[in-house]
Amino acid sequence: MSREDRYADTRRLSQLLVGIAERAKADFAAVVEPLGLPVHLARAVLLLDTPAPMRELADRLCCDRSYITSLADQLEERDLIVRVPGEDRRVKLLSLTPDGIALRDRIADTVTERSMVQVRLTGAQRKALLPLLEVLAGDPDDEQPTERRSAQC
Amino acid sequence: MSREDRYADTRRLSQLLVGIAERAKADFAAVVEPLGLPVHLARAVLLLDTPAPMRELADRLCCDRSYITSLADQLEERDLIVRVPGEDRRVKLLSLTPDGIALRDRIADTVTERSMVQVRLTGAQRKALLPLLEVLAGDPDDEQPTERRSAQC
DNA sequence: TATTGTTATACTCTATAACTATA
DNA sequence: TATAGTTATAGAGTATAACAATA
Repeated sequence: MSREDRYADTRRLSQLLVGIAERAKADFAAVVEPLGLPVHLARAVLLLDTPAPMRELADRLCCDRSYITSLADQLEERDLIVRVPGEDRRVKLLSLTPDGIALRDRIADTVTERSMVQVRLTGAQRKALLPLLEVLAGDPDDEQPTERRSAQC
Repeated sequence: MSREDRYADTRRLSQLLVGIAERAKADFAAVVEPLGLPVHLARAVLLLDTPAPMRELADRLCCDRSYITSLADQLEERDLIVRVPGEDRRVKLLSLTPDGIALRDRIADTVTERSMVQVRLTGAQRKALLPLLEVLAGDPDDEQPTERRSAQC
């Protein structure tokens, strides 16, 4: 197989991958919007499986601490979280309220139910896909050490 | 297999998919940034394989016509495109200059060479992945007719 | 001194609305 | 009347810098 042919395959696969991910993002937004929740708030809610310091959320969402402050304000206004003081008194933990937990569960269930992975693929196909995606995602611990990428941002 | 187990599989696959796509986007940005080209300009350049009306570019990039005007201005400033009048005198075609063509080829080659699909997967793995992604992406023409989604925006 | 969260502010990307010229 | 592109303007999302409290 020529270099050009391999390249064409790679391009096709890359396009599919990006298209699928964009579609997944749009589907997520479509689930979450009728609940009156902007996408970035919904993502934060899903991450708060367990109460987490704001700093940690910033790391996981790959954004600035100051932005987390504004997310937290918005989530608090909607009574989805409360700020609870951490042991280290500089730290505040974001903790889901009962309303927040209910909403998180609802979002997680709905997103999963409607996921293309769930809807379009058979069990066998899911099973075949998993190892391929794992190779593609790469073992996060065996990257070529490019000195950047200490955190995934 | 229980519903919960299927859900767990689906979530894992979805996370991998999204993670891979985000990584691909970051890699694209990393290729393009040293060339002094913002990501959205680079995407436009790649789409201009053949001269295209601004309206068509708006459709393909899923954005407003006014935004294309500003992209075109920036590309013209960098001597990567020219606006050429269309047959219908309302229309302007965006056409790559020789510099633009050279840059487009360079971007396309570099992105492909460094693509995770190219680097991490064997030929056999790429071959196995293709049909799965095609199912997942879905035949664009056999969606459940949700009346929206006439164009993919 | 370094770190957590906050505030005020500014920037980037993108859309909306009103406009011109053509059809 | 409807469409292509343009202009001016506004909004959403996010970052930067300076700051207070705590370590």
